[in-house]
Amino acid sequence: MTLNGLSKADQAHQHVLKGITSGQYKPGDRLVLSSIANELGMSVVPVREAIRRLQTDNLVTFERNVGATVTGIDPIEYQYTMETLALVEGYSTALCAPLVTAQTLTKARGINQQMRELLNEEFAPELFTELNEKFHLALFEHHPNPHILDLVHRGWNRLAALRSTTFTFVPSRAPDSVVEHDELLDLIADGAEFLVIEAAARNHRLNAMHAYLDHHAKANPKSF
Amino acid sequence: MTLNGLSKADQAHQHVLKGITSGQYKPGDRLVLSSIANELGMSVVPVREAIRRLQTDNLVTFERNVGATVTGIDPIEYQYTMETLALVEGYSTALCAPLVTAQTLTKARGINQQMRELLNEEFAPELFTELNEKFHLALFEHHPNPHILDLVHRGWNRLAALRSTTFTFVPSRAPDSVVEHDELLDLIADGAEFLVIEAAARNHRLNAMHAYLDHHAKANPKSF
DNA sequence: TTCGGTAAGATCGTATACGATCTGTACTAA
DNA sequence: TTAGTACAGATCGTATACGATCTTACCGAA
Repeated sequence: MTLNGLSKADQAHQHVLKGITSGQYKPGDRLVLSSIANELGMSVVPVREAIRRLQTDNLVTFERNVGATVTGIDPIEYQYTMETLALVEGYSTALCAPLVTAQTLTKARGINQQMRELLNEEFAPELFTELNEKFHLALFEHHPNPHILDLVHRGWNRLAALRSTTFTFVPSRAPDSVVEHDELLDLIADGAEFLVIEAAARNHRLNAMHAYLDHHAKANPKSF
Repeated sequence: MTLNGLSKADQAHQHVLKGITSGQYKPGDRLVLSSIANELGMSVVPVREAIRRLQTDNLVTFERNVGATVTGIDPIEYQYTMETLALVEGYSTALCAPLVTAQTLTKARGINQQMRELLNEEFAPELFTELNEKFHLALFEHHPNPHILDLVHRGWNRLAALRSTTFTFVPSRAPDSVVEHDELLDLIADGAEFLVIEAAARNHRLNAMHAYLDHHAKANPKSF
């Protein structure tokens, strides 16, 4: 119970969330309440609650009397998520820019350097994506609006669930991304205007989206 | 059951949501599972699920082993919500602008005219707020990104819950709002640039926020 | 008086049980 | 063969029951 201070419902929520973002549960997989309950050694009631919570975040699709499935990968859904993320990340970056300390700036440059080095080796999309989130999270250190920060995290979770991290499908996008990161840091260091930083950060994400969509359009020319 | 095609959990969700947005349940009110279950003639299980869903939307605050309360009114929370709303409403307005038909534009002008007429009579904040949402919703008719539209609705629900609709506390803001609406419509009709429309719509909301915060600072000079 | 502890009431957290609904399959009739 | 039906299995939806936890009020000791 108080083993870790978490209710069983919370445990179930974390378990399934981790399962989805880690790829253990893949898009389209069914999430059967009783099975998960057995896995975790609890009854279905807390599991049910956890699943419904994930539904609110659009991580699972729930059909009455049928069951839950991990929300499927779908270019349209991907586009919705990326656009939303561009919006909230862009604004967050601009909002946090004046609050970024020199120390944080150094840390961010270090992370981006790690990313740059990754480009030379055998490219590892997973690791690259992880560093990418770390980079942006560092810039959001002193976020003045927790609601918006929460939306950023929800977007990231959703992307992880979709497994269509841009870098997985369009690795050629990675070098551009690193360059844009540096540009972003320069703007912040120079104390650029709010709207300038916002536009840069927003476009940073939108560029990734368009790279993926172009890629997808070429791969599936039939689907209009 | 299939009385209306809704599960009991959904019924409970709608009931409590309506109770909160309508003001029947006021901020700080306790939401006791068993009481609500009795009211609705069902067991606590569906009610519990409904409450947890509302928690995800920050409409209720849930404390372990203690219970749920309607999220309280708090200038900080208000600020968070308004800022988030400014962000998503502003972007939505710009995104939808090219899709707004002449017919919709006329409808929006009609709604704004109703609002203008309200200014002369005994001012009714509730009605004014309702028309205000109708106005903006009309502009979002063909919203290309349902995720973002969803965020707008969540923000509206939250504001309704907080009952600190700006117009209730700062009625003097209402005339400015009507003027800004007209300016917004002109921009849309003229096919103004994306960023111009976005900035106008965003500031429209932010102005309301600042009007309230100024008002509050004057009323409570001690709490900085 | 005041502090600490204990017991009672209220409420939540979860397990279990069972009815409701969906899905797929096998069987029958045309 | 094929369409339709009926049955069985799987899974969800909800009610009920009970243990866990919090809050409060009361009481005794310093």
